[in-house]
Amino acid sequence: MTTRDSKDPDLRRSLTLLWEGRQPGRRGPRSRLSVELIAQAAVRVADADGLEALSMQRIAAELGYSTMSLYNHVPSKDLLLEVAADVGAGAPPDLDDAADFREAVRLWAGALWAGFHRRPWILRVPLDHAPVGPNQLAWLDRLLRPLLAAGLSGGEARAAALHLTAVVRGTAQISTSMAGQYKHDDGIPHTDADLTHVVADLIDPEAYPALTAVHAAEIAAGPRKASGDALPFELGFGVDRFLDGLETWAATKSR
Amino acid sequence: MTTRDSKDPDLRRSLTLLWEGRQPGRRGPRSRLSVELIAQAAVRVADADGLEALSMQRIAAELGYSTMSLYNHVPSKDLLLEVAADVGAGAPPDLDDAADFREAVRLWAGALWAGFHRRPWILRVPLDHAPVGPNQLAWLDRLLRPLLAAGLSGGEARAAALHLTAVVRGTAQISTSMAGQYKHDDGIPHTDADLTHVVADLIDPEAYPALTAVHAAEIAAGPRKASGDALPFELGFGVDRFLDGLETWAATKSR
DNA sequence: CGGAAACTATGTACACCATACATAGAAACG
DNA sequence: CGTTTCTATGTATGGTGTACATAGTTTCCG
Repeated sequence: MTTRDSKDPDLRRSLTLLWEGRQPGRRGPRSRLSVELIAQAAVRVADADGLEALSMQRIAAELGYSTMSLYNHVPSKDLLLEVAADVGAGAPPDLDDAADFREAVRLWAGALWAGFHRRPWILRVPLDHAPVGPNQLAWLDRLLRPLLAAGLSGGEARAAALHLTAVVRGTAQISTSMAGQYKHDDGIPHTDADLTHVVADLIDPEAYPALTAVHAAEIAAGPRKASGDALPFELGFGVDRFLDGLETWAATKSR
Repeated sequence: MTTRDSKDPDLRRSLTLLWEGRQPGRRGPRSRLSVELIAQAAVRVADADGLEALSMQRIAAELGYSTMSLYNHVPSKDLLLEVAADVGAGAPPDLDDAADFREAVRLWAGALWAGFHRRPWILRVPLDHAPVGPNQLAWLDRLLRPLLAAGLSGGEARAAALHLTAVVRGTAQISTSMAGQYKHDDGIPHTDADLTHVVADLIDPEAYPALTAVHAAEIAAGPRKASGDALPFELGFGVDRFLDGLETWAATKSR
């Protein structure tokens, strides 16, 4: 018990803000504002104009309150961002209809990918610690179920879930196909193919031999055909190889 | 040619800033400042006090110049951040001594992981497009070599490289073991185990069954022993499974 | 029922930020 | 030598997060 009281105060504040509903038996005037309302307004602003437009004043204006009112419910902008990211993540998909664990994981990854596509600003919210919000944990829980069912141990499932989360997150961040989304209006969205050409012109083949070869092959092959799949090739190939590896691992373990 | 001139101007500016040395035959007084000097100063500041301390005024002070002098060499802070991130990444490791492609990839991942460990602020630099800096491309090139040697096609190698980059990047971002690094001074660094306990107390076992089970198993197992490996378990397990998958893929392809 | 306490929303103020713009001076060209 | 051109600087503007003091309202306690 004593150990639990010595926790990082920042984390504590995050947790209470993310989880704790305010108990209603308080003294002063009932607050018309709330963390939820503020977070929802923040999501609305970020959806509309991106994360760099998300200022306290903008949120307050959105709600019709003064800027400083927000600070009665939210200790800082950083914490608010954390809450907004959790709210913006929404509920995870239901994977119970998936035929096997592979399909479940692919569905999950596709949903997360789509979510980052719809709200690219979530990728810009700085992470200060592992996710502890209700929705973020729900996403994690939904992913852990098929992994555990596939025969992984607790630690392995956790590592695999971290791996998959990181892959989707990182790929979404890096992927140029999303660049047009989180670039406000001062830039034309550029595609992967554009970048390939530009870079190919730039680099020295002797210093970057592998990169040159890959680019040459890519240019020769022409633009990649869009698949009807939920996962684009750049993400799907890696996820599939990873699932292959997990499967053989689980198989050799159970044998 | 005409197509290449219609590129995103933002990307162009990034590229010239990242690659182009200034040609010296100009009219006015020789500039004592340069993009390189500024970027190096930015790296120094970020190393010392984190990304949120990195202001133009701070960099100028570091160099002993006025704030606005920087804008003679750098069009905006965003672009400067991009250059600083590339400079901060440094040169990739040499993988020629690796016994096989697995070891090469693991070495690469370990080096990148260590790099993010040493300069956690790089993870906070917003990504506006796929990496095009000299160092970032060098890292990519170094990774592509063993992947191509393992028998992957150009597109597959590219996807695999993206996967691995995303994994290391994302895991480094999420991993709580790094939290103490990029939290300045208002928070005690918290460990993974701490978080597990806190979260375990918080969540409803019925709403989060898999998560509850995993946490219970983890608490029962006690703290994870540190391995002498370059990769921590949370990252290494996933990378190994992925490499397994790549290997079988390459094997079935060549057969 | 009436004071007192507690809480909300607000207004003001401050330090800091990126950067647009004008200016002064120095170097190199014609 | 004069003109052009570029560097470094100073000033100024509109923005930011948030500390702090204040006014007003609601609930509790005596």
